[in-house]
Amino acid sequence: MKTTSRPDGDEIARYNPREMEPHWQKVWDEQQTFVLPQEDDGREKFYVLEMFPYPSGRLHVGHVRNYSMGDVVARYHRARGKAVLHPMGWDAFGLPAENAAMKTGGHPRDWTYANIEAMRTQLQSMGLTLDWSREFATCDPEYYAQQQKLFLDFYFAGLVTRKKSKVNWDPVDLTVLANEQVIDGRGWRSGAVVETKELTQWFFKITDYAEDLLTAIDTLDGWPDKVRLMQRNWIGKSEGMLIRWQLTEESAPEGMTELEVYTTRPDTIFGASFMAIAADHPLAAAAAKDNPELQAFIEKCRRVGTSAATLETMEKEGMPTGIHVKHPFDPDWSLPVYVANFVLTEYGTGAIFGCPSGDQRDLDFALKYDLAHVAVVMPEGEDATTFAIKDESYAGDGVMINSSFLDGMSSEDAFNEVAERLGAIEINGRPQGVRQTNYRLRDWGISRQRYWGCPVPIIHCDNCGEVPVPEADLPVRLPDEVDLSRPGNALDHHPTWKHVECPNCGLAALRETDTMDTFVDSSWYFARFTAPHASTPTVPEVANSWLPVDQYIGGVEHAILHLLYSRFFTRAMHKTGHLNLDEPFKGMFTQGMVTHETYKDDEDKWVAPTDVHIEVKDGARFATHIETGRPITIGSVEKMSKSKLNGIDPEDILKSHGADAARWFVLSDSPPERDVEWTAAGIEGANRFVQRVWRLLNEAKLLLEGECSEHVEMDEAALTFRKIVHKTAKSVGEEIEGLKFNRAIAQLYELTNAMSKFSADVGEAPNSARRAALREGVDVLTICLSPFMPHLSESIWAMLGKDKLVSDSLWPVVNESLLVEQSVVIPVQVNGKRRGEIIVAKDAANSSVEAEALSLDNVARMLDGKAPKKVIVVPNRIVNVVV
RNA sequence: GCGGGCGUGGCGGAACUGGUAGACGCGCCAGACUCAAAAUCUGGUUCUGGAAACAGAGUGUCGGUUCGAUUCCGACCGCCCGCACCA
Repeated sequence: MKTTSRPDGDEIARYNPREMEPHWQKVWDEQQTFVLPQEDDGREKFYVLEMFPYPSGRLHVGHVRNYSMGDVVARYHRARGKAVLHPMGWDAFGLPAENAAMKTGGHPRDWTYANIEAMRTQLQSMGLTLDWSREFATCDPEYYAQQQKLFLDFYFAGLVTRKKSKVNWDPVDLTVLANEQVIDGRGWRSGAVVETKELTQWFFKITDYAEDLLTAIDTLDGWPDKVRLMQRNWIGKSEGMLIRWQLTEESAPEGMTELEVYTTRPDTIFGASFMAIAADHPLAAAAAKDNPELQAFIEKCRRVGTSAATLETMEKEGMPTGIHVKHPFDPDWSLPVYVANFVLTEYGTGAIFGCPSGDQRDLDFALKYDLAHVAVVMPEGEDATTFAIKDESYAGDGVMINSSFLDGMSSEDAFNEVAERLGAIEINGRPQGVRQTNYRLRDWGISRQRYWGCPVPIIHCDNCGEVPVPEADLPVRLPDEVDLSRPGNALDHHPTWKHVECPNCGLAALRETDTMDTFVDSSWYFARFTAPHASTPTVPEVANSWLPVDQYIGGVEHAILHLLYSRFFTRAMHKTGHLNLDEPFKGMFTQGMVTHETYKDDEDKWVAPTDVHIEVKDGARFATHIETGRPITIGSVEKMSKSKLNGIDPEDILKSHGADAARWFVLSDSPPERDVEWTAAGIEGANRFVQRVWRLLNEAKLLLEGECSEHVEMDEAALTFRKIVHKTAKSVGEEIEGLKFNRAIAQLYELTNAMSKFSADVGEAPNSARRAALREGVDVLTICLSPFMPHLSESIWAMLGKDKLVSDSLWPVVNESLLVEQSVVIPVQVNGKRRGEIIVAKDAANSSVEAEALSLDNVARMLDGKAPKKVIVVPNRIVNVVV
């Protein structure tokens, strides 16, 4: 059937998103469609949140994907009759604003707010269901004032502490560097060799909650397993022992008598061959006093930086200190103490005993420095007389060997035996060894020596010490005038800002010049959205009525830190009376990245996709530069990045193809948790579908002019179509609830295909039963499409003559009786290989199914007259004949 | 280094709790419409052999469990992400 023109000969006008999308956005805005009523109207509440963006100034395709997902969820739950909270704000403090200000001479605030304006406009053009009346930026004084209140409440609750920690220090720019700003051991801007420096810093005592944060992970069943596992590993609980090793008298530096180590494997104590301490361990400093060579080595270790990844991937090196320790179970056995660059100061005691046979790193170290490596744990089933460790360690459990009184025990028994014996030995008035539970998790250092962040509301007074800023004096505002051109901390060298009177004694005092980590800002914004303009951090009864967030969506890169900090913050806010729950996010979803092909020209320089022309010849793709016509090499598909120029600007897409096509495309094909590759063909395909649906439903409308009957069952074609319609309504809803957007979209394609065919049937024989089925299908398709393509759906809804918005319409009611099938198609296998299929009544008796299967020509031929060895019948599923 | 993930046609992917591998989309091929093209519509499309019926192979590699494995187990290979001051 021809479907491109109307019966009266007029072409159906193409759908024009450039015209219709702004129109519907205006209608939603005017009708305040997505603004939540102030009063609780009794509807079930649902809180959808996407991680708020950093206002870089331009929307990224990753944002488009993230917010499209959230919006589908939000629109779906609205259609389910719920009151949906779907807010948006800006994670607006942070380094890029300062960097931009330094580069251009402007002010971080101006740069940030201008970016927010630009990005809000871009976001609004996506047609999201956001309630903009709740918008805020974390750099708004109204927001950070509340954050300072929270800081002080945490302070009074004993959740804040001040202690020393190490930072990367740039001696030229006089600034602390982030790990990503340290490139090959040098500062990114100055190029100076980076030093490790100790600073006194503010910390939140997240370790107080280590055990609770760990055990509560079990309750987070709306989170991806991989995120839960990553959090568990990050907290890193281990059961081990603290063991104190006595220094030999002749080697001990003055005033020192012992070395305390933490180990999770006390059972391997007889396999110890050396002790390793971190470069800044006190014993290392003492040993280096008269040892310039060791001093130089310690210096070298200090220059590596603070990044764990760097520390652990670099060449493992050590140097003997000349100090020796005595083995606890053999006074004649002494072991050398090394300074080693792979021992982390901040974990355990900053010292370990090396057991080369049980740890690959220790073994590599022992082989390098020619130290002993005796096997002490043997896997079950090996022979003790021949088992040895050569260049591969064995870290598993097993049977103890070469271990004196532990020989023959299991690792677990040996652990207990050592714990018991060392617990019974007293040195310096304390047991030599005690059991200790350790966590890898460290306290959260929140101090930043930067201007563009939330000031820590503390005053330092020579008389009174640390004085919290009184609540009446909050917020501690950032000074408007700032000189970022000088090296160092701009707040610290501001001429007046830090000089204040002590609120306690009135004498001259100094403000804290540290500002807070931007992770603090993002650790409670989800709670603030529930009462964004309140004069307290939260309005507890309102916050408690909305929280936890029902569905949180964001990048997997935040799977550990941001989520863990938010979980801590929620507990701390519970303790200080701002909330009455512990877990902020009931449902969590981590989306994949958006990737794109990379291109390089004949000079090996990166080329942006917009400058590349691609042609297909004989199935192969060739690329040339649009301007120069020179050849381009098509490279691998990678995460969009500035350096590789393979990013796509969503604004171009939104302007050319429209928001609906962009939303549809980023959600089709790839499962949302996986990476999606942006392709020109993909967005064009989405665009075609927009046009196809518009055309199809316009034609359908013409077919619907006439009488409709409710007696759809009278007509075979109508009934078949109705079944598909109801099946789609049901499964699209289920797929959205499970966040399987790609599968929902596949279902919608199938319904569209079915409707094309059925429209032809209606055109040929337009009886009233068919018209009724088509009318129902048209409504269902439009509503089911509306979470994905809201503008198009509104346009169709209006074209159909509906009197309200599709955004205010309810999800179709599924007629379950239409979903029950009377017969099933069952594949028949012979020896696990499909040889045919049979159609049988649903829930038919196994014996009749078996008989039916065996009578198939194909099966009979394979049997060759013999009886089958076995026939497996899985009801309604499969038959397998074993020959 | 440690931790986490991923691997299925030409491409993106689907396959619920171990039960028809390749839904749906893109691309490609053929046909219809057209003077022609675009757009649109219809049909086909895992690979090999065959006109077809059909047969064989097939979910990164090797091995195991099972009547039956993309799915479970073991070993390996490749790619990607996080590692505490980027957000």
